[in-house]
Amino acid sequence: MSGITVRLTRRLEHFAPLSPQERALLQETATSVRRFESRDDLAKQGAPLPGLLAITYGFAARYKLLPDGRRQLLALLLPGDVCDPRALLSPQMDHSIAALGPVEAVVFPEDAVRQLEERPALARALARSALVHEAIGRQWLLSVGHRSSFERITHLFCEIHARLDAVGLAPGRACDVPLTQVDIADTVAITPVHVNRTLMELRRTRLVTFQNKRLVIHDLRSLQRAAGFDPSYLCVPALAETAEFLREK
Amino acid sequence: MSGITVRLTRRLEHFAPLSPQERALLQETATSVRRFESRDDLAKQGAPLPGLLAITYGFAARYKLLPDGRRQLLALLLPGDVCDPRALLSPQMDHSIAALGPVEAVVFPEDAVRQLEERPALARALARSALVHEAIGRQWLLSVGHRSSFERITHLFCEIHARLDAVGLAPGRACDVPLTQVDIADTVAITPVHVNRTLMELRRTRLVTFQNKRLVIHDLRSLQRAAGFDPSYLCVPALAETAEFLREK
DNA sequence: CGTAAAATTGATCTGTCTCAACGTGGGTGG
DNA sequence: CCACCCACGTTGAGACAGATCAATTTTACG
Repeated sequence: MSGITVRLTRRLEHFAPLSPQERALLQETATSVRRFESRDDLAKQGAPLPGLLAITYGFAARYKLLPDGRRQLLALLLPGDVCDPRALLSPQMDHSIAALGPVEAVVFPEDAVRQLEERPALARALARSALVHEAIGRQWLLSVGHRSSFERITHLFCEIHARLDAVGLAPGRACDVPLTQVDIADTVAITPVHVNRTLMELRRTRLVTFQNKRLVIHDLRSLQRAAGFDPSYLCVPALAETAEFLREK
Repeated sequence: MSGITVRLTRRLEHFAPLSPQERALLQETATSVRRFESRDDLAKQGAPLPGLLAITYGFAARYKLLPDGRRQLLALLLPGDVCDPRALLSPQMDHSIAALGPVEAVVFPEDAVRQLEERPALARALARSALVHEAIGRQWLLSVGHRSSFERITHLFCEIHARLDAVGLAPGRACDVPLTQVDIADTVAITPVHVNRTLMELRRTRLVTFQNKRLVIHDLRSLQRAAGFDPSYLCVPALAETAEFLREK
C-alpha cells in the first residue's frame, strides 16, 4: 500500500471496516499530495474548501482571527484526520485552516469525493469521523468555558496524546507535538505567558513535560485525572491494541 | 399545510428550495409530535438520539455537565431547527439536550429519516443546516475564548435575534426569549451574578433590554457593532425580506 | 555568527468570581 | 384568600486567576 494513505485508511477503519476495494479507491483517488510550510493556509476564510483535505503528516488547525489580531484555534487536524466532506457544500468557509509546522496533505478533488461517498462504508466512516470531531469541539467549548488553565492544557495534552496514539504516533507515552506555546495559548484561550508558567508547573509536578516540540507523559493516569479527561468521546475503544497494530508501519 | 412543519419547512428552504413533493414528504413523515416541560431532556447523554429532532416551538439546548455540577450549554435549538441526521449514527450521545421552557418537537423515526435523505434537495438542506450550526459553534468558542462578558451577551442576543428573525419570530426588533439569567450564564460561561450586572448595564446604555423573557433591541446597529457581530455566518442572506415573507403564517 | 522567533521570568493590574444578603413574583396548599 | 415558598433576579464587598507590560534568555537556523 502506498505510504500516502496509510494513516488515513487506518484512521477511517476505526469508524467502519473498509473492503479492499474501498481501500484501493482511497489510494487511487488520492492523486494530489500537497506540502505546506509553517503558517501556510491550507484553506482560506471566504474561499471554498479546495477539495477534501486529509492530513498525512504534521499538524494543521482551523482558526479564526478577531479584529484586534488575536487568534483562536477551533480544531486541530492531526495525521490521519480528514475534513468533513460536507464542507464542500459551502461556497465560502467561515474560518481558515493553517499549517502549524510543515504539513503534508492529500487533497481529493470534488469528483473523487463523490466516488468515495457512493461507497456506503466509506461514507459512514467519514460521517463518524466528523461526529468525533464535533464531540472534540464540544470538549473545547467546555474547556474554555469552565476549566482552569491547568486543566485546559492538561486536557489538551490528553486529547492530543490519545489521538496520536490512535494512529500509532505515540509509542511509549511520548509524541512529537509541533506546537508552539503561542499555538497552545491560542487553542485553550490563555495568554502565552500564562501557558508558559503552567507548563513549568506541569514539569515541576512531573505530570508531563512539553519541551522542544516533544510531549512526554510521565504519569498518564494522574494526568487524565488532573484533566478530568474521559477518552470515550474520541470513540477509539480499542485504543491500546489498535495502536500496537498500527505501529508496524 | 399543517401547522406543525411550517417553520421547519421554511427554515430548510433557506438552505435549498424544496419541491411540493418534498414538502409533502416532510409533513407525512412527521408523525410524532412531542411536548416537553422545562428541564425535560429531549435526549440523554449515553443514549442514542431517539430519532431526528426538529423543534417547532420553544427553546432547547445541547448541554454537558461537569463533575462539580456546573453546566455548559453547547448549542441552542430554536423553532425551525433540526438536529443533524448524522447524529443517528452514534450509538450514544456525548451530551444531552434539554428543554428550556415548554418545547414542542417533531421526532422523525429513523426510517422516515432515510426517506428524507433519499431526496437530494432535502439531504442538501439538512447538510447545509448542519454546517450553519457548526459555524455557530465556532462563534461560541470564539466568544467564550476571547470576548468580554459584555460582548458575549451582546453577541448571543444578536445571534438569537437573527435566528428568530429568519423564521419570522422577531417582528419589529423584539422577540420572546424564554431564557433564564442562569441559562445565559451557562451559555456564555459567565457567573449568573455577572450576567445580571451586564444585563443591567445593557439596559442603562439603552442597547437592549432583556426582561421577563422578552428581548427588545433598541438599537440594532449599535448592538451589532458593540458585539462585533457579523451575521454572514448564519447564511440567511435575504434576512429582511425572508422574514417579511414568513410573517404571513 | 547573527538575527529573529520562541521561551522564561518578574511586577503589577483588573475583570470576573465568590460569598452573602435581600427583593420579588407567581404558584400552591391550607 | 391569605401565607408561605421557591425559583429567579438584584445588589454589595472582597478575593483571585489570569491578563498585561516589560525585560531577559535561549533556541533555531540561514
